[in-house]
Amino acid sequence: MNKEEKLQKLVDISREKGLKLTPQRMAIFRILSESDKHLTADEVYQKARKDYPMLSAATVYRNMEQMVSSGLLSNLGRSGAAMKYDTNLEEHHHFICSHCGKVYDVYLSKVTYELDMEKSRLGDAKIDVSELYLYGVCEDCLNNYG
Amino acid sequence: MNKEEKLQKLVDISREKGLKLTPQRMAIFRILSESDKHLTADEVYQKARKDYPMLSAATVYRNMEQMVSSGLLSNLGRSGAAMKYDTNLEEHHHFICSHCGKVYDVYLSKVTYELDMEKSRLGDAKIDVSELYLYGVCEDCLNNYG
DNA sequence: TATCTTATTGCAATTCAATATCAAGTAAAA
DNA sequence: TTTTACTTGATATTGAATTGCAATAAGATA
Ligand SMILES: [Zn+2]
Ligand SMILES: [Zn+2]
Ligand SMILES: [Zn+2]
Ligand SMILES: [Zn+2]
Repeated sequence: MNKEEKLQKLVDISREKGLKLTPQRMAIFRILSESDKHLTADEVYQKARKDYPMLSAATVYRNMEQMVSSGLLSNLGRSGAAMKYDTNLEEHHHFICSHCGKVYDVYLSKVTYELDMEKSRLGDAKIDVSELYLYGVCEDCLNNYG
Repeated sequence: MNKEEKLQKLVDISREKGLKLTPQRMAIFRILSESDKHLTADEVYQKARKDYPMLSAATVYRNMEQMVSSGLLSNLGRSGAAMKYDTNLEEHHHFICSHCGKVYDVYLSKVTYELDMEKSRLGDAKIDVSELYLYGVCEDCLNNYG
């Protein structure tokens, strides 16, 4: 899905939900769809401010959360760090470098596991989704710090 | 590992690392080792305050983080929620109820997956650990809210 | 185009978890 | 008992995110 298609989706969903397409909202989404990284609300805010000096941080936070609810963004949160957002809606998982903290998208297939029902006291819980996080040291850090 | 063994480990590791066994530290650890739930620093603080009215919250935060570094506690953080701690050091994963937010320990074996090296731009990254989170609706919520 | 409705914005104040600072206190070794 | 390094409590501060509200403006309607 390229930038134009993503932007069209923003337009469609906004119409569908009776949301208004403000310049602020479009700037925020454009920044995210033009980046291939996972950005925090503050990073988006800092970038958007260059074009919109009077933009409020609250607007950025509000919009990005709303875009997640609308299915326009996926998000990835870890405690201690700010929530990260991106427009990559493909099913994917994440690799997190323990050294530099950078997050990499990884594409995993055939994720399987066996659940020990005896030890796990889940009863009849309904399991919907599983998220797998890989931790390690990224290539950059391996090269630079051994 | 029962309570006594856990407490002995606290004593051993403290000696080993030149840490002092203060009453506050022992109270904090005792509360955690007597609970079978994942507690937040504030929950531990509230419980400990009943016996130690002049205990400071900072002491609880400090100690619990220190216990993680010392290998006495495991912790589980999700953005937006306070860090949760417990004395369960067995290798385990977590099930999180999307409805009530409660966290359940689950024991998984044979966790496997296939990594798409083409799409995942990890290069020669060294992968150490994988953490699997299961999401769904817990038994309690299923019973109470359909 | 002018008007209306209501989503949205900007701002400031606020929440909440967590951390930093530092003087005073104390566990444990010598 | 003395010494010393680790800890504590109180308070201030940080950082991320949220909230309340009056003012604004997008998009529908006439
Ligand atoms: Zn790295
Ligand atoms: Zn991602
Ligand atoms: Zn539940
Ligand atoms: Zn656990």
